[in-house]
Amino acid sequence: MNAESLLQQAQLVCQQKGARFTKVREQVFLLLANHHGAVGAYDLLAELKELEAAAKPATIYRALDFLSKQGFVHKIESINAFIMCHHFGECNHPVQLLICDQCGHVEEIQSNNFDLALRTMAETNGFTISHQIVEAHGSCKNCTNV
Amino acid sequence: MNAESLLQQAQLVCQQKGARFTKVREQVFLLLANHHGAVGAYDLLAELKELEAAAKPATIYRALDFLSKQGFVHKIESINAFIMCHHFGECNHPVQLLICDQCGHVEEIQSNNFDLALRTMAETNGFTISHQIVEAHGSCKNCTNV
DNA sequence: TGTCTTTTTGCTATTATATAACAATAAATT
DNA sequence: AATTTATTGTTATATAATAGCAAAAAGACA
Repeated sequence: MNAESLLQQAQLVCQQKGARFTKVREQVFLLLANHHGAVGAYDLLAELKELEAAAKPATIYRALDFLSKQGFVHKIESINAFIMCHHFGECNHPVQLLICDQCGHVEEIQSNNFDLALRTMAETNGFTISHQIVEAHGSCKNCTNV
Repeated sequence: MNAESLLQQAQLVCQQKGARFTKVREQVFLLLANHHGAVGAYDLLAELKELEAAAKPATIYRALDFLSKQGFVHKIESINAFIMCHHFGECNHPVQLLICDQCGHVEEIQSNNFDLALRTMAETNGFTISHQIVEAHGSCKNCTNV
């Protein structure tokens, strides 16, 4: 899915929800959409500065915060980076990430079974999950076969 | 399990592996063992400074690095904190953490099934896992019933 | 034991990541 | 138009983690 059509989809979602998809937010969205892998907030800031010289850390973090809340973007906790979600229109299931430590590629998968397994296991412990982080590091298909 | 017996167990493991369980490392180990929940590196540093006034960030991070490598301690990526592992003697399976956002309690569980499920799912995508991070946030038994 | 090598520590500085606080502006509401 | 609410600009600061290099300690070995 290319950046433009992702943007259109996001605009639609925002319209439906009454969320304000402002200029900065769109700019950051597009920067992320044009990245193949994950990006750090400060790398993103450097890119944004080419469009908006006055951008500051808060600018980026606020935009990322908004985009995360809409489900357009995921934060990868184990590497402090952010990545565009390519399925935000379809559903809002928790996500599992496969992070290749060789090439940096991040694959996003969504398994309802897996989600359920974790949720059930938590409930056995009397625990109610509000948000789950599943990040597997290792070697992707390409990098394993090299 | 109390701090002293955990320490003894850790000493044994180090002896067997030929790892050097130095003074600083033991001090940090004990500080962690006496904590009920997770602790940030700088909080830990503040505590360590009461014993070793000259301690610096690197002191703590090196100790934590060592303790993690031995499997004595887990880093919680989503809150940048560290927690003593109470099962390091038994096995070295990947771990799932239940983190209560109300009271800060962290429950460590080890499900082989879960590990296997994730591993299998990854393999379906041609991905080989070397390290996995599973952190569920939510509300623990006590906090849910309040 | 004395020498060499490796590991660990001490220390200073710096890098990286993220948020607080408050005024200014823009948009939505009435 | 006036008021309220959400967003942005700006400065400063908090929080987390590592780099680099010299000194010291421990282990290896003739």
